[in-house]
Amino acid sequence: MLSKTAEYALRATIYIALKGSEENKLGIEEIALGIDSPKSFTAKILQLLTQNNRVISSVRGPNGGFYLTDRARKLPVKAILEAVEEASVITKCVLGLKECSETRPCPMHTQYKNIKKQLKQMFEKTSIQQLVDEFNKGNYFIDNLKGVRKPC
Amino acid sequence: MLSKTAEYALRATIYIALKGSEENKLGIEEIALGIDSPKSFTAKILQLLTQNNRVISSVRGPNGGFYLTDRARKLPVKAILEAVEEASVITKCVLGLKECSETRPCPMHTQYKNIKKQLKQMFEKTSIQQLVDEFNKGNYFIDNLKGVRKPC
DNA sequence: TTAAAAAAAGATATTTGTGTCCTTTTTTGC
DNA sequence: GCAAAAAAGGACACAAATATCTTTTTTTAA
Ligand code: FES
Ligand code: FES
Repeated sequence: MLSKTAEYALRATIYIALKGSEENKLGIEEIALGIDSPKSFTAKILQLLTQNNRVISSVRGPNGGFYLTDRARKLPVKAILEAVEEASVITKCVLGLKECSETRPCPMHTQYKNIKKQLKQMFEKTSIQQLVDEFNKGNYFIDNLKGVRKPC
Repeated sequence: MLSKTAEYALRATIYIALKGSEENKLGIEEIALGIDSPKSFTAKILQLLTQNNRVISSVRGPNGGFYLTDRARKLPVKAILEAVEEASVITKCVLGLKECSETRPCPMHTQYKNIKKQLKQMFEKTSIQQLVDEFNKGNYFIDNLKGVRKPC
């Protein structure tokens, strides 16, 4: 469905929105640990997301790091996909035709268009903050289980 | 959503089911032309689909080519994805966590699971023949518009 | 039985995605 | 100012996906 790049972009952004703020910026080390992703690769992805402060804001130097502004928190999840150039997932033909259209539909179009519509809705109508809120309801995760957990 | 490999696999299989039969097998040249795909690469993909006659049947030599048995026509579209090892699209976590589960859900899980369910339905409940039937209703396409069409 | 046709198989090339590492720039606090 | 911290940027490495080309095997029909 999505590339590793997009997956890390989504997880990293959620993590930063979740744990960071302008007063408490997060470093790449912590972010990569928090979402189980390769550190340097994630750094590269965050560069894409910080271009023009589109989604993520960053400050260099001591006490620097990444955070999300209130404006950014209101952005749709789609904004993250756009930053990594993968928003086309919500417009493409499932069979890979150059165009997905009603006037020149593929044999799966009728079925797939409903799914695509919901995908579109999900990415366009859900804000980053909504995902944070969802997470904060408890028992949600953005990392992988690592090692063995001690029984309580 | 899907790789080029999967897209070509789907289009090629539909094309063969559509235009071919045991009496009229199709050559790779025609297939690639019919679905707008690179010939040699498509040949490789058809090799995956013909392993053990899983989805596509083939015969070498003069008058040889590709076709679908009646059994194969009844297979779900998912069988094509399985042949190219891409059926995981209907089970994976949208944020790329190792497991998608109710017990360890990501913040998009609640929304995405409905979409995933429909994707699963589409690929599992739709047979190859159903796509052929859909196509045969008319005004469906499996190739790209090429060149300029003369006005009528 | 041989030549031709066609897919299968193998080898290789190219591009893209994923990932790491090193250097540079910016920022801060002393 | 200076040293340290942190992101930004650049260069490189490796793997996977995409694509092409050549050789081999199978099959048919003349
Ligand atoms: S044309 Fe294929 S999904 Fe719309
Ligand atoms: S856990 Fe992420 S989609 Fe189910």
